[in-house]
Amino acid sequence: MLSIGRLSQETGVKVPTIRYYEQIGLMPAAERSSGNQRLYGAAARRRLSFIRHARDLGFPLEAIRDLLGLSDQPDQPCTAVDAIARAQLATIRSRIARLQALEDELMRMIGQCAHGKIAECRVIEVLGDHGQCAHDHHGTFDDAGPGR
Amino acid sequence: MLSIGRLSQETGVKVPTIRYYEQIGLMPAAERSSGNQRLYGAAARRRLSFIRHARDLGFPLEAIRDLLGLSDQPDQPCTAVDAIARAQLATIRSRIARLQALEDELMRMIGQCAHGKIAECRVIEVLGDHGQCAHDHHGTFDDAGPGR
DNA sequence: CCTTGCAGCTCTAGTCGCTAGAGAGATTAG
DNA sequence: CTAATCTCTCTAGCGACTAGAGCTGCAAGG
Ligand SMILES: [Zn+2]
Ligand SMILES: [Zn+2]
Ligand SMILES: [Zn+2]
Ligand SMILES: [Zn+2]
Repeated sequence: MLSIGRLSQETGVKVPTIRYYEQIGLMPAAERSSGNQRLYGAAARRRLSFIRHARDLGFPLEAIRDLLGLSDQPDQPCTAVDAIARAQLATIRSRIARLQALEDELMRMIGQCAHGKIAECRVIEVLGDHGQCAHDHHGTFDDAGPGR
Repeated sequence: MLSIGRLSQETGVKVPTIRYYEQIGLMPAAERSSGNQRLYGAAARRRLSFIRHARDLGFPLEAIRDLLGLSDQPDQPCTAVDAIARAQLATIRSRIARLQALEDELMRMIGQCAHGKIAECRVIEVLGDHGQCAHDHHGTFDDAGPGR
């Protein structure tokens, strides 16, 4: 049996994160030692590794919850599993597309700046007027911020 | 002078978001009508449009705050402005790179699945074991989630 | 003049996936 | 035994909003 710290080392999931997963019911309540410390066996280790890997691939926790539930029904067809994965792929692709539009626009802005005074800076100018942009990069769907 | 609702329509920024920007000091405290309702002039409109456009390009609010501060000093060289824009470009590019690795891995997973029972599903299998992956897509730096 | 109904006001809490810290108790190495 | 490290619970904070409760303002119709 592993302590939470060892489990953390072995899976690469930080200790408070493991406790958080337990709190939201993504990990089952751990067994406890006589001194009330969490103890984990092989099953918990596998489950946490699965979660970690799915998180690394960008799946949201809710999707992971569903995937874990499905993987407990090994005789069902994997349609639902594959649907979740394809949805995740679609999300990733739409993010990439959006980010590439932003990349383009930023490059243009920066490339056009003559590096003089702020009064003539292309960056400030373009930011003040979307009409100067090449694409319609408006954020209809997610642009995303830092994760882990 | 515009009401908050009209300003919202004209700039595409939602009403609660405008109030939020005021609260965090990104927009100055608006003038008020006799009945305590916010009123906005042309300057506020320009400022909010700038913010909206910068947000659409993925700049974090703190960066936008800096950009707005800089644009009030038109005689300074635009070095700092350009640095912020380049930093943003770098962020975007690292996100794209990461997402492309994820896209690859997801495509592989989905493509290899024979669509049988969950017990044999490649998706579940690969999620359970990063060793089956082609790349080291581990999340050292941001993977991102939904934005607006 | 009065009602109706939308728009606006403030304030609080929730979202996602953690992260950081306080202040206490458990365990382990020397 | 002591000191160092781990672990415990609990709360609060991040970014950038979003949703809702429970008020008030204001314009148009009858
Ligand atoms: Zn410039
Ligand atoms: Zn634009
Ligand atoms: Zn499958
Ligand atoms: Zn992997």
